[in-house]
Amino acid sequence: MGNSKLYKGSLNTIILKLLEEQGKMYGYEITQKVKDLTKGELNITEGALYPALHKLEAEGLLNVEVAKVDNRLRKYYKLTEQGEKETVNRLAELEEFIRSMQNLVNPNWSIE
Amino acid sequence: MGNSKLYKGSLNTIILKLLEEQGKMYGYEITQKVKDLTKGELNITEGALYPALHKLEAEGLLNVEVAKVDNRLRKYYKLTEQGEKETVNRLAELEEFIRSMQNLVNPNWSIE
DNA sequence: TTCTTATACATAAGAAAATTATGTATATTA
DNA sequence: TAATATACATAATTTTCTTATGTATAAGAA
Repeated sequence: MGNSKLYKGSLNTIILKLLEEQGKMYGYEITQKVKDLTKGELNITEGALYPALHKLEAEGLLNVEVAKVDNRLRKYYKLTEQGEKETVNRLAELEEFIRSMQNLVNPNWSIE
Repeated sequence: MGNSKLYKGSLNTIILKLLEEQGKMYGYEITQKVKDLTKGELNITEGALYPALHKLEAEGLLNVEVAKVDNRLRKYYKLTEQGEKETVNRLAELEEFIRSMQNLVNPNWSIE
């Protein structure tokens, strides 16, 4: 495969953010959505995604609802109440991180 | 320390970028510079920094020059010729990554 | 009709890159 | 004189990813 490079530490927050705006999503859908939104720049591998979803569920931030569509299994995830709160925090953290990185890498960029 | 994490994968590029603009720096100086530039947001730990410097040196991207100041050791690092070329590539990659992350996290932000 | 690609889940082995803990040593400040 | 700052380093551990592998169904191409 033609690579990608998902920077470590941001996957969980990306998942939470997508679920926040989409309501509910299943794993495969998340990989496609991220690929779309980043024009192929970020490719979430299954080996990273599924364990991440399971962990977020174990932490009580997501819950699952199994569905069968076209005779194929889908596991829809959505934020729990706690998950919604955490999403706010983690998004703020990630945004702050992005700003810091920008400031380091290219102080000329301005953010609106 | 009330630090914040989350710069995984980008440390090497940050080091290269700083050396590109500063000419030469020693390890401790790098940690302080990053802390300054990010207003305490990013704290590079020694356990991350020194192995990273050693690895970049082993890859031929940096070279070292030992100095003694106030009876204390300093190891000044600077980019090799190869290091200068690599810095351009890695910076472009990191900038692309930052744009992607922004697009995911906050599509409203504009970059100039 | 059969092979490939897409959809959809999962886990195990290994690598990469951090954190945390520890160590040495000198200089400065409270 | 004790604590903090400066300056290096490494080992053990953890986190988080990649790569490889596995199961199964559906759709499309050859």
